Amino acid sequence: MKEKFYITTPIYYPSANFHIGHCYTTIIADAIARYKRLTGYDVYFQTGTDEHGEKIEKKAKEAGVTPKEYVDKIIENAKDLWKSLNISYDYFIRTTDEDHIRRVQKIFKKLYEQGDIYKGTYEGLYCVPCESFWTESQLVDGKCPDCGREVKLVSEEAYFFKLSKYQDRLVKYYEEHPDFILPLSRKNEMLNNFINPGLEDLCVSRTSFTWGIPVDFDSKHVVYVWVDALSNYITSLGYPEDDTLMKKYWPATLHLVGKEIVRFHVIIWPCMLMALGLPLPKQVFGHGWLKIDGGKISKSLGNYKDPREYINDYGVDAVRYYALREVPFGSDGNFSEEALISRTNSDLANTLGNLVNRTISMEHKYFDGVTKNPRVYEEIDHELIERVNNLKNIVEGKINGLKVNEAIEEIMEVLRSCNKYIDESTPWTLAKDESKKDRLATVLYNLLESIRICAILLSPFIPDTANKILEQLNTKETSYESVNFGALEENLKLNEPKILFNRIETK
RNA sequence: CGCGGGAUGGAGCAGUCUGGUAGCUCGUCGGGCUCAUAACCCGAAGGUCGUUGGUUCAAAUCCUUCUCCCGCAACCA
Repeated sequence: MKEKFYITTPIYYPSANFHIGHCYTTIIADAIARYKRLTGYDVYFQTGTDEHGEKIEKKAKEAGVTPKEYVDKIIENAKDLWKSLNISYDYFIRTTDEDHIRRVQKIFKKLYEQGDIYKGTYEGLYCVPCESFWTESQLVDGKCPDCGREVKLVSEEAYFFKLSKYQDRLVKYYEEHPDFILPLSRKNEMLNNFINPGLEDLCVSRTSFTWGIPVDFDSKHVVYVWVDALSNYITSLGYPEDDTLMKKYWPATLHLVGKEIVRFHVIIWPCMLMALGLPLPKQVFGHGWLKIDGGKISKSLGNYKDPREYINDYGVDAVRYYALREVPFGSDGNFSEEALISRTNSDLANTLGNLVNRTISMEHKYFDGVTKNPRVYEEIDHELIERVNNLKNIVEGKINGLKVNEAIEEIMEVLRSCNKYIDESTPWTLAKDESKKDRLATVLYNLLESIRICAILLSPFIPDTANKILEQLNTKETSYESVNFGALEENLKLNEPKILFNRIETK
């Protein structure tokens, strides 16, 4: 029986086409999902879109289409983007799916009937022109921080979820599961800012707009984002109608989210699950952001290109590699086209691509492309072999700690030491001496085997490139189990070397 | 005093928990090599570790003052 691994991205808000930030989250999730599949897990990887709400309603109106028409177009675009990024999701949920809508209504009703949702009055300071509610502390001189006009106290009938009721149990869960929230600093943020001051009950319905899931027992109201969007992680598994997939995959192993929505995933979502009597997710990872020139990616500033432009110009694996390699665990990282180019050239073209190319070329030049392993070892070989053999465990440890960038860096380190090994073993000199033929064959075998292992370990991150390498090696040993030095076949006829990454020339 | 994170050679980062020769990648310069994609390998230059004061035999690291940057503050990945 394979161990289960249920990983999710957030469901993104499709008010505009997706940018490199959405790609960043999704690429990380994909890399982890692929890695877990490679290492033998039964993976369920879900992404999707959160399509309701006032903003979409407004956007659609501006565009002169229905909200559904508006989001349909963006979802089509998103799915195409995920395809071009090789995102291997198992399920794409849309909150406008019939199944989801029906199930959310059932969840809402269940919570209402058991008393966890109650009807009350929402009071807030409202700026009419901006159509926004503000808290006291957000006001500037008592006026709307956006437009500077007067705000007025309005009240509307609304349903509330008893968040406060679950506060103690939530804190206890944090204490008993120290790895629930990563990185740790985010947990402190949550405790200090929201939980310790005391949780307030949460407004979970709206009457001010209609683009949402209707509350089926009170048609004036639509279900507000919390219950609608967060439930996606279980409605997609059939909850509450069918427990087959729920039994198999729930609780989620990892919710991967951006740091700005950690709060919802570690406070509201667990409390909702407790109310439903369901187990809580094992881990929530709030990753940092990709910044553009040090600032936020901003839809209103429009300071970004369609990610497809980068994919078209530099290749899908260059983009994936950059996203995975550049940003340290939990911190923000910068995105720029120059950095993307520099990273691609130095790591992918020079270190990896050139290594593969020069090694396979030599095998062809000296042995007609046929592998042999006479095992004529020298001191430096053992060092290399040991390094390569240790790599599997090192990478596994890094990925389990969600340190994807470090996992990749470890692999690059080994590739660099392969380049060094070539210089130290000087195959071109060995080739001039017939008596060193077996030594030469051994050196090349060691290199090809190191490359094969690195390619397999890189396959979750840059799948196309890994495949190209394994194809050039013409090996059948591509499984995770084969990641043991010496598994590469002998008398294997390699395919012709092909350039993996062209160096990107900048003007 | 709202909360949290950050400031380390030209760029991006590690090191700080547990004090002891400041490290890595990129860039620059010099050398080597010729299997390879002007690539690869070796070497060098370049840092008073944001600021103030303190603890200590010894501080990037611990305590303290201040400055600046970023994020959060009830749905921006």
